[in-house]
Amino acid sequence: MPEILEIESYRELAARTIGREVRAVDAPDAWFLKQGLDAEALASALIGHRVDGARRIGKLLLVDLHGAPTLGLRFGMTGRLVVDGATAIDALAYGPARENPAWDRFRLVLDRGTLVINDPRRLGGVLLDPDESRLGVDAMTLTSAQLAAVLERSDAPLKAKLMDQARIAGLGNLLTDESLWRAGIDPARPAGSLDARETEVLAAAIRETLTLLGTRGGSHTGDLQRERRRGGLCPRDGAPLERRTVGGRTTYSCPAHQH
DNA sequence: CTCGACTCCTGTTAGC
DNA sequence: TGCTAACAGGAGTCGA
Repeated sequence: MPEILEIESYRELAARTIGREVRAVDAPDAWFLKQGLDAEALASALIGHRVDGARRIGKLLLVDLHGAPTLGLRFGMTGRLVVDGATAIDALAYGPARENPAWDRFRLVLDRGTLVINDPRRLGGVLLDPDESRLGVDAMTLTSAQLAAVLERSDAPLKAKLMDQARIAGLGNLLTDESLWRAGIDPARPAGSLDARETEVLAAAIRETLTLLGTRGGSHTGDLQRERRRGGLCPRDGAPLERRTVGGRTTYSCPAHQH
């Protein structure tokens, strides 16, 4: 599913539209428009304005327009960005193999080309002038000091804290499981129970995971991912992986080396 | 404020 | 073979 790595590639794709002017807004799915937005309000806010830039905070893609409110795009679990008919990534874990035009939930018609969100399961959405202050520090620039501040004095499961977008923006279920597996830390540990050394190991594992999986092509390319199924074995030591619900999410971890 | 439970969505897949 | 029910997770809401 789209996590920070996929959204980063969406950002690069969206940057192709810089300098183009919005000519029309096609929002056939009212449910996809969030925070009381409707198609008319969106059209009147955006039409006639040029794209100034494409930014990203965590899993939120921001399209800045000249003289207009910033457009916020969220992709949920199965959303893809399509610019001028091209996608940024070929495969999405848990997503359908092929695209169906019926799943186009939002479309910007530009003076040259189009920007489209295709989302089968409709868990993404479109925002106008989103509150960027609600998102925590971006996972790509997370330092161990920032991680320590997020985790300290919390009894919540470590995994829940790592996935809390208000504290750390960008990590989803797959990247979190992969990072914890690499760090050798149990996802269910109380967040505040990590000592300084473990916090540094985890911060390094998150950095390493983002860098490595970024070059491999996405959040679904982790070593743990291949065994992320019932009966899967730990790629590191061959132990049967444990499957649990932690922080409300299906979680795979290795009881032999994650403590 | 913190935390967990619940809810939304629908294509895919496991199982009868 | 054909059907049903469970499953997947990002994000918002609500109540203790």
